[in-house]
Amino acid sequence: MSGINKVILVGHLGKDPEIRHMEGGVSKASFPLATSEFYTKDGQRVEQTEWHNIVVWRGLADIAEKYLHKGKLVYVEGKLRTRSWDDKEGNKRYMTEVVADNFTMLGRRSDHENQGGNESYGGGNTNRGGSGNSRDAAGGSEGLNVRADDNPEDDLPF
Amino acid sequence: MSGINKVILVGHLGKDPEIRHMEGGVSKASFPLATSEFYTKDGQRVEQTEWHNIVVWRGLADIAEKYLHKGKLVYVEGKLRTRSWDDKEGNKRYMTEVVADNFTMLGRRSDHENQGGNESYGGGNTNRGGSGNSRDAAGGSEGLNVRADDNPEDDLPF
Amino acid sequence: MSGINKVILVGHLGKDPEIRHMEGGVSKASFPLATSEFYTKDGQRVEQTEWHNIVVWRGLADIAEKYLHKGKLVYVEGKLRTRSWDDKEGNKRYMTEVVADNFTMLGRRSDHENQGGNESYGGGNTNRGGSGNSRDAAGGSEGLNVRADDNPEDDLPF
Amino acid sequence: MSGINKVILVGHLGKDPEIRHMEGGVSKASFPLATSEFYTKDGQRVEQTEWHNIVVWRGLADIAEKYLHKGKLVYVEGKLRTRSWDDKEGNKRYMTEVVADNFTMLGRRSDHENQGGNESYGGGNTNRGGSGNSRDAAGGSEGLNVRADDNPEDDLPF
DNA sequence: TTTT
DNA sequence: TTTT
Repeated sequence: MSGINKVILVGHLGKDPEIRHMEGGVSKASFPLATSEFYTKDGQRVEQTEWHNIVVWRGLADIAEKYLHKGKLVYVEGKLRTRSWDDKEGNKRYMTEVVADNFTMLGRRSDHENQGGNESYGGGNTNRGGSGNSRDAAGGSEGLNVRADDNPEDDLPF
Repeated sequence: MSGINKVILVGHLGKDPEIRHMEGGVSKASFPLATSEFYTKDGQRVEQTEWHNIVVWRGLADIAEKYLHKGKLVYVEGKLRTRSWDDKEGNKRYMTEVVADNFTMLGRRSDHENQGGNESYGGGNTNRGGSGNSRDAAGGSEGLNVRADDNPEDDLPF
Repeated sequence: MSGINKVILVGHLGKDPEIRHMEGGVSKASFPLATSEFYTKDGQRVEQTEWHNIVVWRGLADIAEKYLHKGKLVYVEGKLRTRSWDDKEGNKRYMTEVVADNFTMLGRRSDHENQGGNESYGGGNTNRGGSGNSRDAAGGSEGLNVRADDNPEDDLPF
Repeated sequence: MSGINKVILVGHLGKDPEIRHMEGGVSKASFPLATSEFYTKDGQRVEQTEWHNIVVWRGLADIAEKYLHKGKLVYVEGKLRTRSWDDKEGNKRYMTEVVADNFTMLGRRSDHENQGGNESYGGGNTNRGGSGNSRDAAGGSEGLNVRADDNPEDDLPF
């Protein structure tokens, strides 16, 4: 039976996304994301940071490369994927990633606006969400929300 | 700034989905979904049921009509949408719905298999999720998982 | 069978929380929260804002009153609850709320620090989350994360 | 700033939970959970299963040991936690787990009822959720929903 | 190692 | 109006 495998994170990028162009022209971006919590132990405030490996494919990868930068606050939604391989000592190694299918920039507009210049984000998106005037995913000059399933043609909101 | 508006439900359908074909050929399905919790009060087990109005658009609506039936257990993911209007007494009225963009049937296969007959679900889905062999959303004879953004052509997994 | 009824929102408060002290000494805070999305229609960027009624009970209500203010960006996790009543015209009226059991302030520290002065948040929280040094929920001078289930005594992190 | 680190899974246990009693009397249960998706490739239905390491602490661990068994369908909510260590070859090794703070049994009652006998689950839970008659988490003879934050005394719903 |  |  089908199951559910969903991850929701809000955190800051530890580095700029690193992009790779795979065979077949598929793009893959990856970056570390930190989620911190604070608790109090013996009267001291303690921060505990968890690091996540985020992976983004295809059109989303290109958007990630362009708009997500080190230090930015971002909401990420995706699924867990654990890869395994045998290392040269013959040990089974595991690496768990969050394959993002949706992300949204949070924080001040000035934190994530298009440094390069123009602001004409938002392209020829077609309406898919409802009765003629709603939409599921959108990109704008403040708040950038993009999804893995979006069709490259009408998706790249820029 | 963009925000996040996400609802995750697991519950049973109170009725079969009701489908309407809107102007423009858009389909809309709607059904009530019950989520129950149990707690103990004064030594008695008490059930508290919450009812949700679920709305599904377009291709997903057709899938909902075909596969979701009264009593079935389903995972629903969507967003809150509150509509308002003035009633004939001039009062502002509100109605909150969950606009689903993804659902998955849970429970036994016998609970949700295609009563009508053939099992040849799973169509010409193209790969969109990754490096050539993963996929985000899938439909199959057990476990039906569908999404609002899917392209009707490669989406209807049947 | 038990179900799941979960709401996840990230948005801005439309007003300061309004607090009420119920019979029995229970506190209840409520406030409107806006989640916006942007989409492009006919070449124009359009914002669509959804308003949610957030309700917070008990110790969390007091924290909400103290730290959440109009305009602040907040992550809210909770459940849907629809109340109904008959209005004076005899119509059935419905009102859907999000009963929060967890919230976290997002955004700049300067956006939500204790204006009054001291920073001695984080009180006698006991460790509940793990092997002796982790915690599920925490409050701090940046990033305030609180939960409904927390015991008032060790919960009010201030 | 505080972040969000949330995982939501629905899947089947691959094994019975394994329980360990740590120093200090803290219990820890762990088990593998499978989440499957189906997609169609070259006309063939393909199943892709992801395995997750679930960890449960304290009172929840004892409940998990008692009620969660191999093959059962369960909803799990928790957070990601990656542990690292150096192996004997001096390589950095990583292991990512989902630390559950909430789970709910799904599926038929017959799938998860108390095989041993009595049904007197539901204990002296106190009301914590609201205005005097609601509750956030509950356990019952059908539908078992438990949370990490619950006080052991009123939590063990059995 | 689950489930269908 | 569901489910157990």
